[in-house]
Amino acid sequence: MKPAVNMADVAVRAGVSISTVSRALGGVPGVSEATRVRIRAIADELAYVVSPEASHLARGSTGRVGVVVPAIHLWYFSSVVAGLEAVLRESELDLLLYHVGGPEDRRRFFDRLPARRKVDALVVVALPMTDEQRRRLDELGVALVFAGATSEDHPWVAIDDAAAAASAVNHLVTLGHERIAMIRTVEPDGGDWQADRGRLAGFREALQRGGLPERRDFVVTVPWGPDGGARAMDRLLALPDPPTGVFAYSDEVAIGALRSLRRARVDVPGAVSLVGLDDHPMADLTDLTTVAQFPAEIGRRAAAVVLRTLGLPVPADLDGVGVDGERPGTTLVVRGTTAPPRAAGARLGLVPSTLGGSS
Amino acid sequence: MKPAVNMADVAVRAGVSISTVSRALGGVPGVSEATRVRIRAIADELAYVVSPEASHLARGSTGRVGVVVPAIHLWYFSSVVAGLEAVLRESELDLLLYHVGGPEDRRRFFDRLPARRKVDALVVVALPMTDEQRRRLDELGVALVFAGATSEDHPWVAIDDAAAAASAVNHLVTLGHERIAMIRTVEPDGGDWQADRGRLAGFREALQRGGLPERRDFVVTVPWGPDGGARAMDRLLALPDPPTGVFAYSDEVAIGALRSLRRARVDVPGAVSLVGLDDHPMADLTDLTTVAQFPAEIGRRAAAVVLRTLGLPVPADLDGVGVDGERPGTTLVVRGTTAPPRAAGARLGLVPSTLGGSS
DNA sequence: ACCATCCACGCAAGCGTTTGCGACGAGCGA
DNA sequence: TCGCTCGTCGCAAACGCTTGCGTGGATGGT
Repeated sequence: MKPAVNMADVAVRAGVSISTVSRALGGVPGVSEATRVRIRAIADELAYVVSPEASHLARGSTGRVGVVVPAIHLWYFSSVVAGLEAVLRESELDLLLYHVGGPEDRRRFFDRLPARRKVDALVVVALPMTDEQRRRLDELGVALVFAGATSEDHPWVAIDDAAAAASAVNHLVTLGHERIAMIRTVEPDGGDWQADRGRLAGFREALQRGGLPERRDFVVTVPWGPDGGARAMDRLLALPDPPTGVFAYSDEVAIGALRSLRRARVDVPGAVSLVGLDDHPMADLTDLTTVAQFPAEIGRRAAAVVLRTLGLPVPADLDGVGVDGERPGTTLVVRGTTAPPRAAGARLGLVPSTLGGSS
Repeated sequence: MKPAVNMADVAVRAGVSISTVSRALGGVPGVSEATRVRIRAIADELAYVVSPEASHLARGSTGRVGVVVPAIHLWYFSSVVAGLEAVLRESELDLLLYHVGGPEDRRRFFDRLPARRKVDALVVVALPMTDEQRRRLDELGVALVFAGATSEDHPWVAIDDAAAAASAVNHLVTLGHERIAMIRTVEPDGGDWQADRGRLAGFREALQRGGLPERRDFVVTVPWGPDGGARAMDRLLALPDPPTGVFAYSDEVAIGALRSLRRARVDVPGAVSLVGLDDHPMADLTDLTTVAQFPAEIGRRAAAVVLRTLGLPVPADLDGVGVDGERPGTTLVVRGTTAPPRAAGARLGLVPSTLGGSS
């Protein structure tokens, strides 16, 4: 089964020593160009590839980088991973994927540190962590890079959540909305979701700048996801004086909210304007106004930081990516779910029943 | 930085030889229980973990399985990967992710076989391949498992695309539709997308069983994705006698089609019924009738097959998963986009507001 | 034509584990 | 009490590659 052809075979075939083969194939100086070419040819012919295990053992590095995500199948994370993979692959680095979901997973992960000795660097994507866990990561003895979250003592790549949220909310303010709510999300099992804190801060900041009061009942917190968004919107609609503008933590939450609005036959954006954050593909499809972020780009930049940290060459188009903190931009995408509020005094407007979209 | 504590350190500390430490930690017989416990304690105390590189070098296996996907960030693939990761992790196997996108990527992948010597097994997820490429994979010298596609000479896990499609189309037939179309998808760069062929076959089969003629203009082929779906539906609507029932290759295509229908103000399901395939989260949100498949489960089973092939213990809940060909089931999920066609003779029904063909 | 340089290359010592085999002591039966 | 069998453990040889150091030959200068 296994080809079982190793460097020695190539060496014999080429009539040189193993060292020379190693140097020739490894691109290390100390071999004449002629020999190098010849050896390469023979290696090709024999379909030989160096054993990474042996090579890494001798060299001391693994050629792999670990990526830790709290969920694999969600748009944001899978996009970050895609971005990472693309640039890591160009640098011949392999990507080891770790899914660390709930708190139980996290406990296990930080307890056993399964990535130990298996990777040269670890990219941690938006994983809620305690300070102690952060410290524990240092014991991995590998380069650490955070994506989708900031860090004090490690390089990171993350959008400015506060600014992104503020730009969403400010859009509503500018349209003339005065009763603006936010749908927050929490991890059901209580992890510290950094992005949520930042977006809440941005929401508040935008309200303040707009000279609007902050109402406690206009901040509802639900579990992440469309269902959460739907429930949150139900709660908001049940208020005696519902908001006319709503900012949702993310598009997937917003879309749930949209479903509630449709079911309640509330006119969007006539009676209620809705803004999300992400620019999830679904946002385009549902004509949702949102603040776009670009997770694939976050992944690419995080990978660039990894390369730089490891002292590897960084692809030209990613050059100049900082090491201490990268802030990819976000942009407001205005679509059909936002509009100026109804004339003052108007309350919830109902849609003529036929036009109710789905259900 | 690096702890640099190896087996020798543990051995010294325990006053035994390296061999004994290896055996104790590796769970190999030949060490008294007392020594084993003592060594384990010391290893823990020293926060020692065996070097995978060295271990694998000596042992001959890598403890890793490669996963090749044509796209990382799409729902189907990321879900399969999630399923794979979950069970592989339980078995202490690491998951190496390879993205092989367009034909250029494929050429490179099969040419260089980057996974060579790096994994014990390779799971190939729905990757279009030529026969020669399939053969080339054998040269990897590792266990091969296909997911989301069948294979003649390797274990595989895949739904019965024909049956799934047939159940979707049959649903339309049963509702009384007689003019039924299908939206197919092709890879723009011409890869052999096995699922598409299967679903087309299922479509035809169901028509035949229903005694319905097959019309060439009722099979439109577009690039995968919502945009493709939208364009396909535009083409269908432009026909002199449009179909009353449409089966889309997948939910994401169907959702694009739905957008076209809405824009053209065609009543759904009044004038046109639409069925997708996948049960993508978006399907629920858009109230789309569909045939559900469960990619995470496909991933789990594929992982089980890997384990079995590798001679590793298979988790109890995945026991009994066959080795030669696994067919996870699919189920029809009826939602709001399908209904009986209008009374005979009725043509395209327009939603009250505006007239208009395709937008 | 001679000597100093430099370049190509080979030697061998690791890198950290696993594992077959041999050795040694303890426990047992006779 | 003596020998024999088991069970525990150590020795040393791989596993396949990298790399510092040393050597021989070709090269250049004079």
